[in-house]
Amino acid sequence: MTPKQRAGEPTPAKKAPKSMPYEQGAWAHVFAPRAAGEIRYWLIKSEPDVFSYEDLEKAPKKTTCWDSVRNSSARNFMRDGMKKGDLAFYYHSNADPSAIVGICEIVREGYPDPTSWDPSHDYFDPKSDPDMPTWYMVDVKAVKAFRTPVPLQQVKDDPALAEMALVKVGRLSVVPVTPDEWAHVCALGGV
DNA sequence: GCCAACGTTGGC
DNA sequence: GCCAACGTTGGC
Repeated sequence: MTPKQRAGEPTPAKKAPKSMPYEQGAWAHVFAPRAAGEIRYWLIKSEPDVFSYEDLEKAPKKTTCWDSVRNSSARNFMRDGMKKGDLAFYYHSNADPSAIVGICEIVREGYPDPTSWDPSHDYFDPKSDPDMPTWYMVDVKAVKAFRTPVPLQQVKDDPALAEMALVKVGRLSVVPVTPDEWAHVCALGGV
């Protein structure tokens, strides 16, 4: 399934839904067709106590599957937005301080998350069926740690980053990053 | 630990 | 379809 394509602006006659999924509103463009060779940018969050950027660097092939995401907007970004070769910031949430700490690459595109139909798993979802999976994941590989982590406060204080989805939408664990934001944050991080 | 900002659920 | 109750994320 692909996300509904939104041709142009919402019809004025139709009242906008109370809560429009992010992927159909301001960030619909991240699902649009790409120019040849175009790379898109993302940000993924993980609590360092659970799985840190260092853990990713130490993992076999520096790669892991990004499983257990149980939010439909985050799922759609992974399933329908991310393509192999895309890059993502690695963000430590619930950390001291919470910060963007490194870069990883999408090395496998969206595929069903088997933890969702494993009854012994913490994030088991009885409504997810292997024949019609509800939840998807991607594989990510560590590329480069920031020389200087960029704390959330620094992002919030920087006018160039005021529109980052990270600050505009607090609780979403997978969000898009614009090319300008990407370049700016990379410079701050010393990479 | 508190709570704001959501998303989801379920009664009606 | 509405909306109140509840659950989750994650900053502080």
